[in-house]
Amino acid sequence: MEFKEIEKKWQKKWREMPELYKAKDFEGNKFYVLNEFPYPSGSGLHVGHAFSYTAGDIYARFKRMQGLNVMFPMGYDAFGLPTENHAIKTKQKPQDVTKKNTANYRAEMDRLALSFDWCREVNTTDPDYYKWTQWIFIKLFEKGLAYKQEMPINWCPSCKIGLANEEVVNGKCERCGTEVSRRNISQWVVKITDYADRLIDGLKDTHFIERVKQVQINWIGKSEGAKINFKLQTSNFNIKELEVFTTRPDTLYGATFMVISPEHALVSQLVETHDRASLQKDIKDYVEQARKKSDMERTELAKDKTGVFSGLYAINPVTNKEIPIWISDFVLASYGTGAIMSVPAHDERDREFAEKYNLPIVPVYDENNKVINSEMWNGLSQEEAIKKAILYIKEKGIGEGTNNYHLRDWIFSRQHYWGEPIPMVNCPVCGWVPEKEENLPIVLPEVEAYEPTDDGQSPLSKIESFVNCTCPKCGGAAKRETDTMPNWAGSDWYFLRYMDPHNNSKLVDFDILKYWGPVDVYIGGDEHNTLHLLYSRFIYLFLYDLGLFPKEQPEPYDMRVSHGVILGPDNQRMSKSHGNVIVPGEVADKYGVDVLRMYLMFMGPFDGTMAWNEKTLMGVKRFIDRFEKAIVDYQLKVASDSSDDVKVIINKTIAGVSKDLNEFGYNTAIAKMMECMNKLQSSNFNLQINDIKKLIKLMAPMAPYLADELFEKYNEGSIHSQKWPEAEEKYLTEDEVTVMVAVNGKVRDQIKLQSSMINLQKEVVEMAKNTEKMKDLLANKEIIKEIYVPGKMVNFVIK
RNA sequence: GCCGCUGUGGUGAAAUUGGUAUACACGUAAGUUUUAGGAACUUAUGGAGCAAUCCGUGGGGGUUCAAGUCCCUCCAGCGGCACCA
Repeated sequence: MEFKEIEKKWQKKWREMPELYKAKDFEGNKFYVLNEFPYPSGSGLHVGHAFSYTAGDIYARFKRMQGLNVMFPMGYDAFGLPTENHAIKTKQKPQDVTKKNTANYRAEMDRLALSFDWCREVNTTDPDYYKWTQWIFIKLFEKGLAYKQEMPINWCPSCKIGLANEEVVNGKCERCGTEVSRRNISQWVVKITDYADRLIDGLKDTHFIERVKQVQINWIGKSEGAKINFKLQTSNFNIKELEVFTTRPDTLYGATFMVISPEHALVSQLVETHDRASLQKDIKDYVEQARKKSDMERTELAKDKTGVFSGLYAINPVTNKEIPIWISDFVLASYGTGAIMSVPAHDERDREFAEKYNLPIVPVYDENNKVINSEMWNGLSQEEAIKKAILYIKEKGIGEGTNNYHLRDWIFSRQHYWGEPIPMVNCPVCGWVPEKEENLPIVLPEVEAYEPTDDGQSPLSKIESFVNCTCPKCGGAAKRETDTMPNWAGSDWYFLRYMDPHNNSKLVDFDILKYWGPVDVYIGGDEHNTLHLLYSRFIYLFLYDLGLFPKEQPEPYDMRVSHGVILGPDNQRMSKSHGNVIVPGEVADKYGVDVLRMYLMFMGPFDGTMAWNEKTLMGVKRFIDRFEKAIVDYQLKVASDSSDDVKVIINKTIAGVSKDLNEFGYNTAIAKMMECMNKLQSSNFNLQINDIKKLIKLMAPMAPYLADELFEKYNEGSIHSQKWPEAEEKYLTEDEVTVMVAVNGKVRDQIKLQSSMINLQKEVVEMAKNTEKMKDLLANKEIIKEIYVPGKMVNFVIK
């Protein structure tokens, strides 16, 4: 049969077996395989999806055949800008666009024979789903982890819309390329920084690959140090002292000036009240300039430091000297306190600044790294001095040891239509009040126009019936929040909902989570190792702290695996503009799904970057054709008995393939199948029924259509519910082993011996010494040493 | 600059605890068959040499009977972060 008929036939049959891929709560040993769910775009599945999902599918099928109760679910992360824009452009409802796209995705995924349990499908745009996304937000608010704040956001003046950081590429709007500016908008912010330490420490409880752990740790960017207060020398301002963060409190004696960022609160007070007119103008100009600079310019101009003297002084708390306060944009308002103590002797940036503006430089370490010029700490090492310094500032009440993080709080508001409404109500009497739980979900109203508004407000703000509501607390007239949530909100916790997708009273049942959690393997792309994975872990930790989850499950994902990237045939990233896009559906049309799947897995190591190569694909196709023909031949002339040689080949293959599949070594697993078939075919063996079945089973996870087609003959039901073959230990070692014989580490000869002999060192060495070749080589030579590695090698060290 | 990763044939890549380097596949060459089509099959294929043999895992050094694998150092490439105090 043609592959197309085979595919059609089995798709139909599988559909008629609803139990085949079903994950059943509480039945046996569970295994949870998770692939990142897709954003259902209009262009359908791309090769990256096919690659990553096939990998997950093989793993799920493999574990299922090994007798585990596998959950392998799929859903859609469907809120977001692309759908909204497409809907606006084509004058459709985003709801309808989503429906169309998800239906298309589903059909394509079925064709790829992905063994998802569709009973557990979730969709982030489904009100029954986002009810719980909103519920999580309310919990965050109740615990003080969500607050509203005026914050500068990225504003695209052309699209007239606020952009998320990830929507800004090189300072420009991702969609239209217009330079992004800053705008202050009142926004919901989530305090992820409260969990910074937990997000680092929790990694210890996981088996993420090291690279992923590192990326997360770097992203959080923890620095240990101290906060220190410097008193201002004047008392003309509300602000009486400057607080700084430093990782080097031990260099306090070398702090000869201070620098504050142009956005610092002290600067605005200065501009208003400064008594020296000329200085005031300089400051105003400088602050104005800094504001105009985009983030990009600020970093591009990083090489050349600029600044202006504030006219103010602070007191160094240990030297009691007056030190000048400068204003410069090399100090970031968003990190630490927006103010630093400058130690030009021991910080490159401070030195650069000091040299440019002729500020004093006082070293506090000598060439042996011992403290100098620091009275009470002189002679100490850096480590000791830091300890002493922290104790000292605490004792004197001028500061304390503390940590700082790169991680910032999470801006949670989007001024778009196509997202989860934030379930908050602004009451003139009560302030911000969360919607009552029984009123959830706050459903996104279907409206005529989705276009963003001129003033940067969500289109929802124009819908009076949505905006006007009553306060859940006092019952008075109030206004609903019209911002929606970011994409991440729905994808933070979807893996929990798969476990219990139809629960109306809870996000997820405790006992069900206890059974299914944590996710055993999470397969995803490197691009999600920071934001998505971090946000998701944060939300899990937060819900865990609410006592909703079992104590023994402090982390949501046990293992994280990064899939690789597939480049176009030209070794470039696939993109429409390069014209190098490979569409998986077209490949499947041409060669069949099994060929596509196996080729994707054979291309290279699972996490590698690989270029599409049609020739290699042909090689895989050849193999699959050869495999099919071979099995059909074997089935026609079944052997009643088979040699140990055959048993050894097959059992070694079983052991090797099982091990490789378990470690995502798909490329080598396939190579082992090829090697096995090469060996069997070159010797013209006939196989027994059981061995034929085993071979088909080994192929089943990778080539599900062909495998079921070949297995149909036996009338035992689908191969995908069969038991994975076990390697028989006695066939894993051959009767005869080859031992290499080397002289001075160079292999010169080999001997064959019965495997029962491998531990008889004396005899083996004697044998090795007395082969024709070795006799020659060792004649008249003095053997200094004889080394025998059982079953592998004999090495003679001679003079 | 900092952190992480990777350097193996013409190409994609394999190599338990250090123990036959280049499995598997592509490409190439010769042959078989003659197929209307992306062909199929067989054999060969790291380099040098007639050969014995020698040389070969980015460069240099080291540990070891033995190094692709461990240590030091340098070089190149990839990814992430980046004026983070």
